[in-house]
Amino acid sequence: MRPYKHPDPSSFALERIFHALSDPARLEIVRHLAGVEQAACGELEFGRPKSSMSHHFRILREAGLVQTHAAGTTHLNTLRKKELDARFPGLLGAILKQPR
Amino acid sequence: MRPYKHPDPSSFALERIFHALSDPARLEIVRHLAGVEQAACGELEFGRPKSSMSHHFRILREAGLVQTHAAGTTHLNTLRKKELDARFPGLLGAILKQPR
DNA sequence: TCGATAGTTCGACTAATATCGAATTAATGG
DNA sequence: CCATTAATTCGATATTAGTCGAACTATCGA
Repeated sequence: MRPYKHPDPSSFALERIFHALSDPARLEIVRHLAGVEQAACGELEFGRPKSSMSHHFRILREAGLVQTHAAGTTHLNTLRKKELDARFPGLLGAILKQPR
Repeated sequence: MRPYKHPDPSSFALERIFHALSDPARLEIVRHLAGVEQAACGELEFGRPKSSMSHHFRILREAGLVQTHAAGTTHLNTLRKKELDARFPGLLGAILKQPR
């Protein structure tokens, strides 16, 4: 469990972001995080095993969508809203504005 | 080569759109179409074989991103800008505004 | 220090996806 | 009708991705 690596906004890649968002579980995570400021990994596993979720969080982190930091035994995730809006204005809004 | 099926905007799925855009070749197609009004399939194959391109066009069509209609022996593709903007305001703009 | 809790990592398995040559369909022009 | 051009479809293969149990690591509290 060494520290996570979070990409710098300058190295965000649109393809990678789109790939991250193409999975229903991950899109669900992003939508949830958008309304919540921060959330522990455990809050977001909807019946799915932890190992699967851990995988999805990694994809989201490596794409630059989510930032994770450890706080005790729980790990808190946040949407990298500001950086994403700066680099891809409108993108996040388009996703979240969307009905479902 | 029976007529293509193009999904109705009401059945556009964000996951499907993101998946379509997660491939470099397809993202390139979309970016190109954004500035061109319409283009034949052949114009967009950058060294890639036709069969690969045909595959990518199908994915783009089925996601609702691209509309194709036959005109003689060539098939013309257009970005479904209006429908996409109506259903996911800001999404297309965010993609195309992007530097690279 | 032990046990519980939160996540990660590993490995195996399965399912999707991409690639691309070859065969096929369709329209056009001569 | 035949040759050409444009693109799709088919199949085989290779790569990538998702799923999930089991083992592991780290932190906290009693």
